[in-house]
Amino acid sequence: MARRKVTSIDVAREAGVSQSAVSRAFTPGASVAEGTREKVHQAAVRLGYRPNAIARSLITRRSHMIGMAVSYLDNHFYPELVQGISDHCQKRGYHILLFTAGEGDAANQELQRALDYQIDGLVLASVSLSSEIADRCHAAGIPVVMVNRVSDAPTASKVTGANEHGGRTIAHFLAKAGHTRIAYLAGLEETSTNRDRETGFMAGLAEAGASLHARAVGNYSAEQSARAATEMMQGSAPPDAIFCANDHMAIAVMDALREGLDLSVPEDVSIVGFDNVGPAQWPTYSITSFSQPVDAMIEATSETLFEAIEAAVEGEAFEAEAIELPGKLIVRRSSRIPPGTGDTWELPA
Amino acid sequence: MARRKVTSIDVAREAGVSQSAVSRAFTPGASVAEGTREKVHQAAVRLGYRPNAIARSLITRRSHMIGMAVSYLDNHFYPELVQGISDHCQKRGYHILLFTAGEGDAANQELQRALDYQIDGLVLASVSLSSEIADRCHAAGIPVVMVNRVSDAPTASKVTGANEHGGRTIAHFLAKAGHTRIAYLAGLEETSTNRDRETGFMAGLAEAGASLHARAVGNYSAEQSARAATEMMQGSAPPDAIFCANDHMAIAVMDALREGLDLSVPEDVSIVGFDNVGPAQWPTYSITSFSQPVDAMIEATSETLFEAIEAAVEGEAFEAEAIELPGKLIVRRSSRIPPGTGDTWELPA
DNA sequence: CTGAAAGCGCTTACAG
DNA sequence: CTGAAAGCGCTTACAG
Repeated sequence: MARRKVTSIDVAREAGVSQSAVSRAFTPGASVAEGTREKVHQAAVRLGYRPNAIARSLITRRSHMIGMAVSYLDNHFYPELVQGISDHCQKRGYHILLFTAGEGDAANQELQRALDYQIDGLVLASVSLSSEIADRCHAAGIPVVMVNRVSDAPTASKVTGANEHGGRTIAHFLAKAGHTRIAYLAGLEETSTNRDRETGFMAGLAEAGASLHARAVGNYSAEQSARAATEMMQGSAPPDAIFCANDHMAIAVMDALREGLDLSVPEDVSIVGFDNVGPAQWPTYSITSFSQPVDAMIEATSETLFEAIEAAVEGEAFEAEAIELPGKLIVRRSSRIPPGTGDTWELPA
Repeated sequence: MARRKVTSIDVAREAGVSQSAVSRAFTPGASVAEGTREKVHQAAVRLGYRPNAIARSLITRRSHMIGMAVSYLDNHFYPELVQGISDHCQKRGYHILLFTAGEGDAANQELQRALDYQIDGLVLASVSLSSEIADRCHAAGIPVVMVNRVSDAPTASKVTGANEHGGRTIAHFLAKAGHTRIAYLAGLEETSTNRDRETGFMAGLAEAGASLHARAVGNYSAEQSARAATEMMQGSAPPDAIFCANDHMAIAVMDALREGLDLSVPEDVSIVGFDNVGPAQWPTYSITSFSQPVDAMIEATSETLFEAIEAAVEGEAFEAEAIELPGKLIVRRSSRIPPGTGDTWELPA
């Protein structure tokens, strides 16, 4: 069973050339005669040879692997992100080394491992970075891009949706539609998405002369959200609108209220979400949601990453960028609607 | 910007030991004095050293990377699989090198690349394997496990749900509930899941003395399924039940029929799906579905893979296994129900 | 327990 | 255009 792998030396012997020639034949742009390259390729096919990417990585110091850490694949937003970014990477000859990790210490250990693999770049989605790891990456010249989750690591690039503006828009929208008991269902408290959406939401309420009627925490979990919303609605002063910090929670809430409590949405309570993920668009839910432009976020992440990688290759410094991509409030049937509203709603200037 | 990376030689100098000693200090079970190990670790921390996994892979001929190919991350079944298998791998010190690929040629090229990276094993989910790649893996001693998608490559292991039995069960269930115009909405024709589910379904219909009333193709795509189901129901002889080859299609069909055509499920037509994914369980859909045990499939895939990898390490041959995991028909509200049925329904013995 | 040395499979100056 | 040689950063017999 110890089949020795075919190496460039075997191919060299078979083709009657030097080992260097074999290497060159497999290196685009290397200086080889066309005939030599042809001879080598034929010998390679005969022997079933393919260059060993690990050995190549060791000598070139470029692994062509991008580390990607992700933690909540059950929120449909993230699989979309993973698939999109992976597709972009593959188009450029890079591959994703995946790290599934929760928050905190375990996540950090896994990220450390990613570095051991000499990844050329690191994408963090739904995971935030300890500044220790951020510094390590920076010291090693490895660009880091955080998507949809941000930390204050100054050397990491950031790609986000318009979290604060979105929260603010939703507050105005709910107030305008005549709601008077507006609640917020928070995601994970320590995440930047939750913090920014809530900050914007609170500012918007204040601007609209409204105040927060109730607040509960769903921690971006379907179960916890269903429970929290049920309690809210069963309390003595149920809200007439709930802004859920993401669609994943909004869906769970709608299910819990409609099926569990036999309430109607939006007649009994308006539900608004954030992300505009696929399921939010399904007619059965039809959730009013502030959109995050997944495709644009994928694009921006890939561009930022590869620009920085190329800069690193050239030995140039790369600047961390912070890109905020615009979204808009997509108005659907899960919420009461201010008169005269179209498919989307914008803050008056 | 050309920061030289810290290597074991730097650490050796700092700790006043040989480079071999550094290596041993980072190798569990290697023969080093405790004091030496301590000294080395401290020097390593001072210098920010971590062993280069690429260099280690080259010499040990084990990359500790598992290739995983997946194509339809929008079907929620697959993200669950990816996350579960990745978690198992990480627990054992392995990591997933991800390949997102469609069917056919592009997929094969990407798989070829996976091999270039000297992966220790390969998991294929929703992707089937050309026998050429299968042979290459086998020749290289790389175990392959196909999950939820099977090809006739004899050297690859297979983990599936009870596709044929599930299809058969659904046929009997629909007949027993009194349906007389039973339709099948096919997934991708060339996939083993579609083939096996349909084969079982047709056999079951025949056994129940029923025949297929209509057949359409949804190709496992939400859009195509919605369109196909809409056409079916608008035809001159609409079905009174549709078995959709997976839940992803069943959801799209329910949305299209309820929202697009204003039909009621199951009053106007029963819908049955396959997989029992999360969204099928959401109260709003509440889809009768033949379950695939995701967790058991994750477990079986990981076990099979690591057994084979360990065998390969020991130089032993590993046998390809074919594991079929049982499922059951979870009865919910999307279908008419035979009298006296509980939460699940089984074929009479 | 420890160090010197060979070697994993490549790429890439260097000299011709 | 081509080959011989050094070297990427490790692990692991081998000898002590």
